[in-house]
Amino acid sequence: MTSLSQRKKEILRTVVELFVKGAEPVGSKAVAEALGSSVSSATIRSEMAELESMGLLEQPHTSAGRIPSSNGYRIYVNDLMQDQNISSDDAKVIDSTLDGHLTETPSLLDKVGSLTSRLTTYPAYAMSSMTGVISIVRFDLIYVDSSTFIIVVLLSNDTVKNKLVHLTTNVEQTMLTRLSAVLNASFTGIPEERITPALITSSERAIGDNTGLVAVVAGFTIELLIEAKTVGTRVSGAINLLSHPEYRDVDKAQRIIRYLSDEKELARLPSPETPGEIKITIGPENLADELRDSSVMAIKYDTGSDLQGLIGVVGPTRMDYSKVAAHLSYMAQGLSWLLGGPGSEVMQLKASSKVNKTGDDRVGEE
Amino acid sequence: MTSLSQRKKEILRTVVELFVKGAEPVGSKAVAEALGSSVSSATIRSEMAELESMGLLEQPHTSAGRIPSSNGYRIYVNDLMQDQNISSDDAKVIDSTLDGHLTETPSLLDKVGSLTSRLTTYPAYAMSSMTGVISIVRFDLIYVDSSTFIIVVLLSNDTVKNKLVHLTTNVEQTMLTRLSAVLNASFTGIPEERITPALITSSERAIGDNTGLVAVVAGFTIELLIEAKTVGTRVSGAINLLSHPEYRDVDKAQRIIRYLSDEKELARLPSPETPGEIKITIGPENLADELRDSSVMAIKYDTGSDLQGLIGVVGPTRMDYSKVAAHLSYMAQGLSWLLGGPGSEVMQLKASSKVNKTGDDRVGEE
DNA sequence: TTTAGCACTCAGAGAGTGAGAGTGCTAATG
DNA sequence: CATTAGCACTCTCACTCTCTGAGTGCTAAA
Repeated sequence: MTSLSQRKKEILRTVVELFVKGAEPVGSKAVAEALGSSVSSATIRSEMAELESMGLLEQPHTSAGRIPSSNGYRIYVNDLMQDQNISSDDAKVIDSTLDGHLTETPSLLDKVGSLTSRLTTYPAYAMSSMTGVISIVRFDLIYVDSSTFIIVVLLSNDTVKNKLVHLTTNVEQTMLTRLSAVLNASFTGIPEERITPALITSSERAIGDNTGLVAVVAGFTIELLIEAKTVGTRVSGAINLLSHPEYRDVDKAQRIIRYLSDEKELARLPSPETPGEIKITIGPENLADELRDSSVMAIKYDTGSDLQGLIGVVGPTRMDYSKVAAHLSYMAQGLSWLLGGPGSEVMQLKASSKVNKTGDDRVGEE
Repeated sequence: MTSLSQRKKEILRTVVELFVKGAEPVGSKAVAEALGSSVSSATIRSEMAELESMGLLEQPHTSAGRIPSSNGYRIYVNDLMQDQNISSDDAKVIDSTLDGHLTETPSLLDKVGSLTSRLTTYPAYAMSSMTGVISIVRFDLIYVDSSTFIIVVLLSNDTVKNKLVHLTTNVEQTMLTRLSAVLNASFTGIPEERITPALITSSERAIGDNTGLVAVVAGFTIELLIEAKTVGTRVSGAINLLSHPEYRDVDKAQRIIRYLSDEKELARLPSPETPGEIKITIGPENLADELRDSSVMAIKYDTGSDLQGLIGVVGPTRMDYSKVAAHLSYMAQGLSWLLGGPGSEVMQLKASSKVNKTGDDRVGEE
């Protein structure tokens, strides 16, 4: 790719920015004005004609202005886009939302997604997934009454799961104590796939259980291990698509929204390599047909433990890349801080924030 | 209201049904054909004119056919609508979905909502809320290591909540034992609003704690009580609105979808009195302006414990009331059964189903 | 009471028109 | 040689007008 003259760069940048703002093809006169009339529209015109022949601009029809091609956007995003800070209002909103009651991952994803969507005006998705293998660190069985007990399991990713079990038969405190000793001996430290019927049977023998209690606990355990690994995904503000003129066509909007509500498809969306990095795919760079004339921006954030989160935004290729980038960065930074990514160390107790139902939390007292 | 002749009833019913199907004003000829040509279109014409003067039909414009007025729909729904069974395919889908891994309330609401929406082709909402006051039944503090412990709380609505706490200071097993004794003595059985700073201070004195441990535990407790009471709401398939011609106008669709994403508004939607009953509000019967030309159908289901669930559907007044009613009934029945409503008694253990992360579960062994 | 016939109404599709925006080209200018 | 003003040209969009067809209400006959 031959490099562009400074003036061509400015013109390309101007065209992108005006088009992002106005959603209408940009004419030479508008560009000339935006550039402060240092050159006339005729000059711009010939420059734009060259940019078009280089494949960076295109013309919807002869008598219209120019719009950026996807290559044009690509160059804009790589070289011409200027870093932007989010407004202090938006920062406040993000801060206060993150600072609120983030009691569990699904609801956190929800909030992050819907906030991102609201602030960017594009549909957003948020997902978090396990990296690494989960095993059980310890079991506890809490005796409630003769027909009721609670299973509490601490997992290797520092989350705790529990379940209340009502029996139609009776249990005794001593039985539970014995059972939990056996479980702690044989079920902890091993990955999920090694909790087999054979293991369960042998545990049952070890404890002399013929009531199926071990099976109940084991069944629950397997299920929650699967659940703990499961990727949580939320899509928010899909409806925002409709506000953008490129999706006025209801069918088109519907196709994309349906696409977004398919978790499997979402998981396949491009994802940045490292936390903090923003991955942008523009128009035809997207593999999915549905996104051929849309763009996707995504950022990763680190949550300490073994969880890794992703926030993404889907919009028209005319999306406001620089604004969205600023929002994503700010949001991801806040999340990494909140959830204790690598840089965050032990956190201070802050009234009623950072409490986490099933998750990890660090609390300090002076 | 003067009662209608049998023929007028048939005509009204036909108009509603044809209009529901075709989304276009229904002319006298179409009605005559649908009625098997037992009378001519001219006769139908004069009947329809009378139905119009009675306020049950209306004419969008002079040269168009008739559409039902909201009063017309009301009569249809009250008197003329015939019970319908859902297709066996749909029944299968519902059964298998409900039968799957319903591990927690939010995800259950999610599934129920999106399934309802998919089958009915209208946006659906599902919510569940607490009835009654929640208090704490018991505390357990599980010692993990010198800087880590788990808080486990059993609530009066038979749910269990937990949290993993990392400290920057050390704790000992004995301290936790003492603490849990004090907490069980002073915090259990009382409603949330009585957990005051004074109570916390006095507990701290009782135990000789100056590390803030009690405050941490109390803070968490208050938070989770609030959380446990919180109404969970999910809206699914909002995008389905766009498939119906009355919402081709993007702005209109957007207004309604925004309305639906406001939990507070949803909570205000009409709700049936008793489980199993379906509440229908048609067009202007809705208090909310946004729903003035839409209809809402909702059904309650019972979940045993103190939870009560609601499934609702929003659509055009031209909605297929009878089909939606069938779906809602089937769904609600399945849920009541699954979640152990009044009629379900203790359930049998079924491999890996009905496991419930934070909730209640009944397990039986022979 | 029902029906056939007929004049009437009106929305919506299609064709035609004019205005306006923007272009590319050419010739003049510094 | 780069830049600019001028100009003819192109094409979309909004608007108007016309025509068609569906459906009606009324009237008179069965």
